[in-house]
This record gives sequence, C-alpha cells and structure tokens, in this order.
Amino acid sequence: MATELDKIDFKILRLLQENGRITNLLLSQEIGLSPAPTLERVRKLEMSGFIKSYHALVDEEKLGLGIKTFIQVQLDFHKNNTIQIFLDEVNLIKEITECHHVTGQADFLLKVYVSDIKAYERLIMDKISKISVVKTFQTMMIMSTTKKEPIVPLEY
Amino acid sequence: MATELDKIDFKILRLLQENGRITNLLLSQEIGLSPAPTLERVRKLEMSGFIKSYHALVDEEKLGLGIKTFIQVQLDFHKNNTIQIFLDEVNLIKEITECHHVTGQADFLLKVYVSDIKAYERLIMDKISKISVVKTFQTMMIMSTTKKEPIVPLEY
DNA sequence: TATTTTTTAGAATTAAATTTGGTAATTAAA
DNA sequence: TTTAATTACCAAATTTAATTCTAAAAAATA
Repeated sequence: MATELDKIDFKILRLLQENGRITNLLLSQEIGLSPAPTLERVRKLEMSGFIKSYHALVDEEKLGLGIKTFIQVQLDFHKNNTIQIFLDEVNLIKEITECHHVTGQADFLLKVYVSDIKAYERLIMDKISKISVVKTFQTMMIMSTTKKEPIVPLEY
Repeated sequence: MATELDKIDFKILRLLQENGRITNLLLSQEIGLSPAPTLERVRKLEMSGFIKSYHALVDEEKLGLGIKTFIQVQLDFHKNNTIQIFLDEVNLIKEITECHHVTGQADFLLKVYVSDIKAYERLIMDKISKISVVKTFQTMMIMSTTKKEPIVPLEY
C-alpha cells in the first residue's frame, strides 16, 4: 500500500474535516470522481490512519459549560516518577479535556471545562491542588475564542 | 420548542461526540428507541444548535505537521483598536488554528501547527513578530499530548 | 375523566452506500 | 519499446440505511 497522498486525497481530507457527515455522493461530486473510487479512497485514508475518527461538535455554552480555562502547571520533581503520578491523576479528572506536556516555565498545559465559577473553585481546591506532585499552577481564563479551526493547515 | 434536554438527548450527544458517523440505526439501538424518533431527536439537536457541526479528525503527524505549539501573546495597547488589529492579522495566518482571549499575564493564547522548526522560525520571524500591536510572546512547544477528549464533560 | 398535545413504533418510500464487473491508465518488467 | 501487471476508475446492480407517513401510545392539560 502506497502511503503517498495525491491532491485528491488532500481535498478529501479537507472536505471531511470541514464536514464529517458529507455524503459519499456529494464528496465524489466535489472531488470530481464517481462514488465508488471516492469511497475506496476514504476507506484507505481511514485504514491507513490519516483519518483517525469522526466527531460531532457541540455547543458547550448551551450545555451549561460557562467556564473554559487553560491551566499552566509546574511539577515538583522530588519523586522520580513525578510525571506518571501527575498524568494518572489528570486522567481521573473529567473536567480536564486536554493535557499537553510543554516546554517553557510550565511543565503542563491543561484545558478545563466547568459550569461556573463555583465549580471551578471546587476543581481547584478539591482536585488540582490536591495532586501531590503539583508545585504551582496558574489559570488563564478564556474570555472569548475568536478562532477555532476544525481543519489543520495543509499545503493542498 | 422546548430546549430542555432529557437523558436520552444527553446520551445522543455523548455518542455523536464519540462517533460522529454512527448510523442512525446503531444510534437508535444504543439509546433504546426506534430509528424514526432517534433521527427526529438528532435533527432537533442540530436545528437548535446543541450540535454545531461534524468533523473528521486527522493525524497531523502523519500529514507532516511535526511541530505543535501554544504561544502566549502580550499586546501593546497604545492604539485604541489594538485587539481588532491583532485579530485581523491572526485570521490571515493559516498556521494559527486557535486564538483565545485570556486572563493572566498574557492577553492571547494561540495554537499553532507547522511542519518543522524551520517553518516555525519563519512563522515567528515573518508573521507573528511583524504584527504591530504584539509587544511580547512566549512559545510553549508541545512535546506530547497525553489527553485530548473529543467529548465535553457533561453530567449525564 | 376527557381532551389535547407530544412522542413513539412500524411500514412504505426514497436515497445513499456498497458491491460487482469490465475498461482505461499507469507502472513495472522484458 | 513492447508487454505484462497493477492500479484506478466508471456505470450499473444490489444492499443497506435514511426518511417519510400513518396510527397508536403516552404525557400533559383542562
């Protein structure tokens, strides 16, 4: 199986990132092929892992998640398995939807969703600050999000 | 139209966030209704905006996007339309996929995708640092991402 | 309790996905 | 350069799913 993608494949990737539920018929028309080879290309992109999954995007505000933040966390590296301890705890906290290991002053950057400030205080007091290996953390509260592309920047 | 969601609606939201391409038939079996009312509920969730859109998730690494970073930006507020100038520039830079207005030392947090370090240097030198209202910025390079939920944390 | 409204299931219809078989184009080998 | 092999494609047929429709059941209201 050749893993080289041509322009048509990139176009398929773009269209499916834009609309994950586009019908195969429409997709085939957009890319200028008939339905059969279009479907075959999509299946190949799925099988080879270029397309990982499909997801519905929901309106968090409407669902009552009024508070979104990023938290920069610095760890205390006195134990030798500090990072694993931290990651295990993070995985138990459902309000944390993203966890990135980053360079810079902070060790980790977390993304958090909660309903309101009270819930945020509880998260901080009862969960984040109780993780033994956490040294310091700083909240960046998201006031607004002006750009959130569902598409990664590709050449084609 | 009542905007009250019941447990079945929340289950639909969860299942569609997990798998945006689940068939209506399967979805109906999962939630324990027949296909017709299941479809009607999904359409209502779409029409009322609880479901905003559907997207394919691609493998950025495989597509050659080896560098992912967050950039914290501080603006220079000497002009009175500083923020709008900044946002207009950000919208022109395709490598920036997210832009959040945040509290804390930084004014904005950007998420960036590029192919390699050379491309990152070009982004910084030719684009970010040339935005007139940018005072300072700091890169947090993402070394690994250990959690990235496609599902927002809901009660039900 | 009677009436209205809403929600649902099941059947019928429509549309889409998938498979199949054959052809053209490309690539590899002689 | 010719031939063989592979790959990609299209069109049509088939299968499967989505959608619509009708009537019954459940829930809400009077």
